Amino acid sequence: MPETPGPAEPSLEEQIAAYQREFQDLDPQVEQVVSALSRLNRRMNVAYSRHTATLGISNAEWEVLKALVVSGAPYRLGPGDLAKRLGLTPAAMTHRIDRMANDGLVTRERDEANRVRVIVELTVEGREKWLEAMRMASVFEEDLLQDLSSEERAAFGEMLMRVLRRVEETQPDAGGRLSDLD
Amino acid sequence: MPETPGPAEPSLEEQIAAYQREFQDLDPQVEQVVSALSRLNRRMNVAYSRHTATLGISNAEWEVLKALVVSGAPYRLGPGDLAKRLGLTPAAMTHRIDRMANDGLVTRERDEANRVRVIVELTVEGREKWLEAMRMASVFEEDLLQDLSSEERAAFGEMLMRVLRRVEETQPDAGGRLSDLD
DNA sequence: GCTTCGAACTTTACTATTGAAGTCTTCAGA
DNA sequence: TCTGAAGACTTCAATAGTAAAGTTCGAAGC
Repeated sequence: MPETPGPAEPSLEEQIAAYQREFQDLDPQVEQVVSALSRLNRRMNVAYSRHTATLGISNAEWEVLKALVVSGAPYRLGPGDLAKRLGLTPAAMTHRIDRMANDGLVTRERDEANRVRVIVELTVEGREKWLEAMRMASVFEEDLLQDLSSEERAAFGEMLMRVLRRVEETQPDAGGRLSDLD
Repeated sequence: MPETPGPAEPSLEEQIAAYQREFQDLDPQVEQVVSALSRLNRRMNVAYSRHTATLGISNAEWEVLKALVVSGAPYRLGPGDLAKRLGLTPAAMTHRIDRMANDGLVTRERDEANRVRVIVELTVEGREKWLEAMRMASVFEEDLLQDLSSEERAAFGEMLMRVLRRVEETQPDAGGRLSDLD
């Protein structure tokens, strides 16, 4: 039997202990919260990727579908708006829309009222993909919080919102690139 | 004055309301938790990027520094181990190490005891970069949780750990790619 | 009514990551 | 010892992202 199959990812406890060893004035409580947040998010994204992969789309495409659905009927947004919402450059958005239009998830057409603008619209197929992804996600998310009572979920959500508010107040943001959509 | 400066990112409340409108059997409480988690993580990564940028490194490079520091003295790991820990392919790791060795953050040498292996070792400069990044991060993180009392932080961390444990139990993971390190 | 400015998107060049194929080393069996 | 298989990285071709330059259209002055 293999003693250690190779140094895999250290546990959160090990990781925090290592940071404390290397950096004295670290608040272990703060670090535990932050590290758990980050690792949890990573695990969740891996799970979402599995979901979307079974539908033949990528997480990146799912994000675009989500943004369009959230915008509400008639599910239309310009590439620039989409880019802002997803935290991408306009150039990246252009390419992503290329691919998605190619796959029939959205249509792209010029806005005849103002021909500088472009309108990206969700197709029926795109909406159905979103719905299937959403179904899988909601089952997964419900399972995720299974060990928290309803009261705990409420307290958890409330604290998350408080921290989120704090970061949005203190970080002007300036249209941040990076990372995944909610 | 501009009525709306352009549809920016919708607030979490708006977003959740939109999901409920489009997808009836969605638990708003669950969705609030999940969306807040995801958005918070995004904001945090934007902030970390600002920190690392001022040090002249990227978040990607910082992740490698963190993994090496967490491994403890003498701060050595193989490219394969690093790739596992960061959730990257070995190929990506090869390139990342190229760049970092070029920048003097790590050294790369063949393991003379087993010449198939390669040893990546943190340099003094790399360790200092890590330390500076860590200082900035710890200030930011302390500020992030400012609105939570010590009791709340403990409860928050405990719930995060419970959810994390849940996802790690139910998702076999199989060495997930994707996303950022803790 | 030109002309210039700015906005919205696209194009281009470059960088980072992936998956698959390739290389080199070690180890176990014939 | 030779040979074959497996492991650890690297190389290669293709994909997706960024930053900056380029296009095109609309609007505001002169």
